[in-house]
Amino acid sequence: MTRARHPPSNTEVANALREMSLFLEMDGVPFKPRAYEKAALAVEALDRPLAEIEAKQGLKGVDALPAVGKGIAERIVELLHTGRMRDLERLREATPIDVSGLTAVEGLGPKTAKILYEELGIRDVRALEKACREGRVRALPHCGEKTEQNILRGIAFLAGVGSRRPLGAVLPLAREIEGRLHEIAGVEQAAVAGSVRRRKETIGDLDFLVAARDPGKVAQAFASMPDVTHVYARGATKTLVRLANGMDADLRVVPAASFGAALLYFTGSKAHNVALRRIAQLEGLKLNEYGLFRDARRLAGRSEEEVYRALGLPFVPPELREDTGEIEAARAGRLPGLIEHGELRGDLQIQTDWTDGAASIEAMALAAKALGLEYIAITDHTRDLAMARGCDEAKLLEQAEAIRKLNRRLRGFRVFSGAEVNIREDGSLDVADEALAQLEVVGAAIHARFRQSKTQMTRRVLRAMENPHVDILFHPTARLIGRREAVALDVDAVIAAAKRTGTVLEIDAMPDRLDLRDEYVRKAVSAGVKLAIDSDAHDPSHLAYADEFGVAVARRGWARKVDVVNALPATRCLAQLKDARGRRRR
DNA sequence: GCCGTTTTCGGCCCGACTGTTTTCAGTCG
Repeated sequence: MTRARHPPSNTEVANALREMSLFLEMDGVPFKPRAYEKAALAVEALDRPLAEIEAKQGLKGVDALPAVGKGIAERIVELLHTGRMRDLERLREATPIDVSGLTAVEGLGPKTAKILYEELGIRDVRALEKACREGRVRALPHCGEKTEQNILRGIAFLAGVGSRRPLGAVLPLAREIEGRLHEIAGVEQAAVAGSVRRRKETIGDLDFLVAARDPGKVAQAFASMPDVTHVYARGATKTLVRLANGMDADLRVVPAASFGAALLYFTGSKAHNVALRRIAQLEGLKLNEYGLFRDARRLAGRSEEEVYRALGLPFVPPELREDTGEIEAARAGRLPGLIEHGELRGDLQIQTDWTDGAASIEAMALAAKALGLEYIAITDHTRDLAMARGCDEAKLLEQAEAIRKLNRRLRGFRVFSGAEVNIREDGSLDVADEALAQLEVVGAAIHARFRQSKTQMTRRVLRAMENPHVDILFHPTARLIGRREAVALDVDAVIAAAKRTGTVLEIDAMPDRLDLRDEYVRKAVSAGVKLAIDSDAHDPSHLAYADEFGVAVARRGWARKVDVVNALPATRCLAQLKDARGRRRR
C-alpha cells in the first residue's frame, strides 16, 4: 500500500468504512457493521471533501457529521493523514481476501466469503468462479449445486456490467474535470462529450473536448491532473489517461472552428453520427470531426447548431442521439419539445426519519423549498418492510396529521401526505384501503419476491394498479443498476394498464435505479401515460437527483413537460392524480 | 460504534426468503 499522494476522496473513505463493516460482519460482531455502513453512507452524501472539513475543523468537525462518532472520526482522520487505516489493515491481514469484490456477488455475504477462504483458499472472484466450475463449492456446509449455479449467475451478471459505471457515480467527476479544463490558460471552449453528455445510464469512459490554440499545453495540464494515475498516450491532439477511480478519460483538442463538429462527433452515438454522415453524403458533402465540407471548403463546424442547420436539420438534443428515430423526426419537424431541467415543481417520493430516511419531514420540506420546489409528498415505507420499520395504518394517519400541522406553518410550500406501500406476492397491498383513502399520494412498489415468473409478476403489479387508491407505481421494475436485474415484468402490459387505470408511472431518479428506464419511458409517453419524476430521497442531499438524473432519463425517453405530473403546480398535480382515481372508481 | 423530545447507558437488527437442512445459517432489504 503506497502512501496517498493526495488525501483520500470521500468515496475512498466511504469504501474503507464499508470494508470495515464487511469484515466486522464476517466475524459476527454485533451492531458495529451497521454503524460503519451508516457512516459510509453519510460520508458519500457530503457535498464537500472530508479533507477540507478536517483541515478547517479538525477531528471535531469530522465527529460532528451525522452517523460519525468519536471512533469512526479518529479512523477517518488517520486515513486522511496517513492514507492508511490500521484497524482495517489488521482485518485484511487476518482474512486476506477481496471482501468487497466477493460480496458484490449477489447472494454471497461476508460469512460465506470467510468459509470460502478458510476451506478452499478462495480470495477473489476469479478463484471463486473456478471453484464453482470445478464443483468444489458444493462440498461446503450449507452449499449445494444450486449455490454454485447462483454464484456463477451472479458473477456473470457482474461481468456483464463490466467496467461501466452508473451515470450518478461519474457525472460529478466529469463536471469537475470539465471545470478544470476551462481554467487552463488558452482554452477557449471545453465540454464533456460521449455518453455522459447523452446521459446514458451507465458510462464506460470519459470524453472531453477542448478548443484551444496550443494543444500541447492543454494536454500537459490534463495529464498532470491529480486524479490521473497513468498516461497511456499523449499525442498532438489526443491524450488518453487512466483516472484514480479506474476509468479511462480521453481528451481531444481542436481549433475553435471545428469545436461544434468535434463535439457532435465525440458525443455520438456512433449510429447517430453514421446517419448524419449518410445525409451529408447524399448532398455531396463530407462530415467529419473537423466540420461539414464541400470538397475542401468548410460549410460548418463552429457549433453543433451550425452543422445541423447546414444539413437541413434542427438541433437534436444529445439525449436523443441514438439513431432510434430522432433523425427522421428531425427531418419531419417532429422532434418533441423535451422537458427541461428546472421544470419540476414537486417531488412525489420522499422518505423521512419516520422510516429509513435520514431527516425529518420538515427538514426535507425546507431542503426541497431551497431547491426551488413548491411541494413534496412524504412517502415512507409501510408495514411489510421490517428493515425500515415500516409504518402501519395508525402511524401513517398520525404522520398525515403531523403533515397537516406542518403545512399550517410553511409558507409558499405544500407537503402532501402519502406512503410507499408494498405490493405483496399476490398483488395485494400491505396497508388497508381505508387508510390509503385518507392519504394524498399513494405509491405502490415491489420490495421482495423479485424472482417471480413474468406471468405472476405482471399479474401482481397489474392487480396493485387496479386498486383505486394507488396513484403511482414507484420504481416499476425494481432494478438496481449493476447489482440487481429488473424483475420479469411485461412492461407493455403495465403501460396499457396505466393508461386504462390512470396510474402514473414513476421515473425513480436514484442514480442506481433510474427506473423506469429510458426505453420504457418512451413507450409510456407514446401511449399517453403520465409520468412522475421523483428523487426517492432518503436524505436532503438526494433531492437534487430528480432534476439531475430523473429529468435526464425523461429526456432520453422523449418526455415533454406535459407528460410529467410533477411539472404541474401543486393543486393541479394533485387534481391530476385524483382525476385518475375518479375515472377508475366509475 | 452511534445516538439522545425515553439523553451518557442501553437500545439498535427485524422478518422473509433461500438452500440447505430436520431445525437453521446466511443474505437481503
